[in-house]
Amino acid sequence: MFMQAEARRERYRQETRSAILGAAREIFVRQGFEGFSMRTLARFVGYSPAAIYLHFTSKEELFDILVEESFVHLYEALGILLKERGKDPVRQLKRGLRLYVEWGLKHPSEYQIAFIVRNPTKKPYRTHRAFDVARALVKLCLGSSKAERELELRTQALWAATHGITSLLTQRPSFPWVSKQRLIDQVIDSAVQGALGPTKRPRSNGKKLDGHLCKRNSKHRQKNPKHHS
Amino acid sequence: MFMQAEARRERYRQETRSAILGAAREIFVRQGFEGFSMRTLARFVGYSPAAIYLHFTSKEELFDILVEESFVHLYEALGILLKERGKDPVRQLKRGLRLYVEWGLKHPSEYQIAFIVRNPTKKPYRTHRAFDVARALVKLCLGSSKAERELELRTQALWAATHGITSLLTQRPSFPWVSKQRLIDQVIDSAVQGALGPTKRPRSNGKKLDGHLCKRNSKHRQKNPKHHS
DNA sequence: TTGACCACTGAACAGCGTTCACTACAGTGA
DNA sequence: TCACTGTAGTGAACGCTGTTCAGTGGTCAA
Repeated sequence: MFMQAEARRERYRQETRSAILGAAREIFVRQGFEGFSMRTLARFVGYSPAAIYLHFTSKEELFDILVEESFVHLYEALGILLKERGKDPVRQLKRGLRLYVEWGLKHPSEYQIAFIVRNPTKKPYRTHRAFDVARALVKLCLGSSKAERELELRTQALWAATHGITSLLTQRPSFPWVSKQRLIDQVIDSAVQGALGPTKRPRSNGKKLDGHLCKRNSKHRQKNPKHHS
Repeated sequence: MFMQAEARRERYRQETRSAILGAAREIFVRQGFEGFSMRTLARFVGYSPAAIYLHFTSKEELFDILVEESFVHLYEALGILLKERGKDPVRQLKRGLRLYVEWGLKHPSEYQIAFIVRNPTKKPYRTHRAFDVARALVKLCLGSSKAERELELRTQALWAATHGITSLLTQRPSFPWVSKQRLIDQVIDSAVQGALGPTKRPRSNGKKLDGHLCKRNSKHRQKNPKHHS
């Protein structure tokens, strides 16, 4: 008779909380990111706008939870990939990247929020888990011969290309794409081939570089390169 | 004494118009896309909010003009590239793509609006001019041997990868990028190499395909490929 | 029965994009 | 010089947004 009431209250709280989240997701899917507002959400679940704030501190927090929830499935799908050891790692890497793109196409609003709309100063979503899987797969492909920094560079480049096609396909569905699937393949194949290719030296500033990565590289850009190799 | 007044009025109109545009651009650069509002703009130029609407029909139209204006410089820079005939076309293509990325990094707010924030149902910006340059450069690299469709596919893939790195670098400047310049090079080099490489067949559905492009490809995706080559 | 706790609400605040009736003024023709 | 016209610009409003907060009604323990 003592904890029972509290437990019931807590259960009820969780229920309304997830009801709100569910409604938010539905509005989200139907109306897109732009068509979403705290007030329409409140109307949808039959509460006053203020009631939402008993469960979520802000619209932003609600978005975060929604997006993180959606990301979980991506992690899981990618995680399975990583565990299938026997297979060709290059094939696995490509499969992983395709999974990523397809996930983005399936959850355009979440993808938009996670990578695009969100204020970049805020803490990023836990995309790094997916990124970790990608890095691990790249390492599997390249062996341990490459330096960590080189591995990181290649993984980031892979991500960039994959994000590019995902972003364009979700944001501009009406563009006259030649063939979405062929395009995805083309982008991924090129990126993977490039990522697994030979190490290139940073573009020269006209001065000889030693074998290490050029630390000045990101600051001093060549403006008028005089000497080409 | 007749046209003079009207001409003066018109000149004055143009002046305030471009003053508003200038102020908008400044707010834009300083506060970013999110920090911009018609009311702050009005305050900035010393007018009432309503006055802005004597020159621009909506916030959206104002954005459009701003973005188009910014794009002009990109067109021009790319156009010059195309006219420099004697040079190595592959080198020119890479230079063009780098110009694109650098333009995006220099105008992050405009890039954000053009490719990201904007409602995709609305008419797109005249990015296609830049896209045309890219296609022409790809054609120059590949010769006339390839089919138009194949050319288009490769150009779109190039764009996707280049957009990807531009988008990520502008939207997530605080991500621990290994080296922005090396990364840009890596993405562009991979994408160009892939774009200029041999034609690949669309991934098989397990059935034999003839030599033509698979038209069913974009609709029927393989879910559980049984036969691997 | 009293008192504490709780989910929830109505009203408000400040800001947004946009509209519209209105004013003040410059230029024109008589 | 005076009345008329066209126009740049305004103030106030509308309906929307995210968010806050004092207040209300109900459930439960003592």
